[in-house]
Amino acid sequence: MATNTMNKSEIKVIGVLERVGGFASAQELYQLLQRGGESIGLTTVYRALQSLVSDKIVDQLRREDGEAIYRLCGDNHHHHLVCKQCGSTVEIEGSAIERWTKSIAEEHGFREVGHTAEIFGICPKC
Amino acid sequence: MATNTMNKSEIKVIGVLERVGGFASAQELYQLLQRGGESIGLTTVYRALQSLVSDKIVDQLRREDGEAIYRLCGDNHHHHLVCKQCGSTVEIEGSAIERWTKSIAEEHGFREVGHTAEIFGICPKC
DNA sequence: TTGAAAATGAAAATCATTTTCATTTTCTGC
DNA sequence: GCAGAAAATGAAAATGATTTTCATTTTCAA
Ligand SMILES: [Zn+2]
Ligand SMILES: [Zn+2]
Ligand SMILES: [Zn+2]
Ligand SMILES: [Zn+2]
Repeated sequence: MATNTMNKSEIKVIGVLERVGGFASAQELYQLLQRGGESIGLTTVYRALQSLVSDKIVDQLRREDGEAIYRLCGDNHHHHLVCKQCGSTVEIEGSAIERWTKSIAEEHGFREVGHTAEIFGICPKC
Repeated sequence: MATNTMNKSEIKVIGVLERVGGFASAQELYQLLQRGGESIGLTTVYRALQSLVSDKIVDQLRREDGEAIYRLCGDNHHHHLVCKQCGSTVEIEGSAIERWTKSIAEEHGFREVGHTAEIFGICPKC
């Protein structure tokens, strides 16, 4: 249930995730909190994130390099088109992929479904 | 081009990947090679995998816990539906996503386009 | 044969994440 | 308010995958 209380650290972490408005790693969130003058330890950031993930308030997934990244559930979800040469990025509205995900998952009886999708290539400038 | 030569270690790693027939981590592959009596160091396994990945002979992706896993690139391109609980994996035929990728990329003038897409959730058994 | 280039692997370094543990804060019943 | 229990906190140590260093060995072309 979501009957659990939320402690101070969890509130701070949610706050910074709101400001970020997308994905960020634990280390990044920790830095942002520090810079914002918040007094909070790295360990506590990790613990707050674990707790928020298991309460389904935050989504967790992985960067290419394996680092965990987090975002508030219900942030406006989108994907990216990235240039492998210059790194420039376009945000993609992906309703087609959202439907695809949902239908595949249903077809196989999966629940609590999430997904990742990135497109990469070489941009017109490069 | 794929004109590069392949060294002994890379051949050993390909061999064990063939035997495995699916995904395995670097550490697992190293263990398997050891048990199989092959003399090869962990560092070399990592290096061989890096090289094979960059030559597009091996696919790399991430377990839920962030560990990298590898498998031989099959001729048939597909995606995965993975259970975050038990790790069981379903291979997905993704013509819808292939079209989506292509149309988005064209729309933005990108070339040499690739993509990643994974769906994860909790399987019926779990 | 010989010297340069490539490959190898043990050990050390990195780096995200988790665990430990002693301290501090919050809560509960009186 | 007050004592003691429970929860939260964070510094430091531990963990574990991966990368880097570096000295040694192997390969290969001239
Ligand atoms: Zn570009
Ligand atoms: Zn999506
Ligand atoms: Zn499962
Ligand atoms: Zn595809």
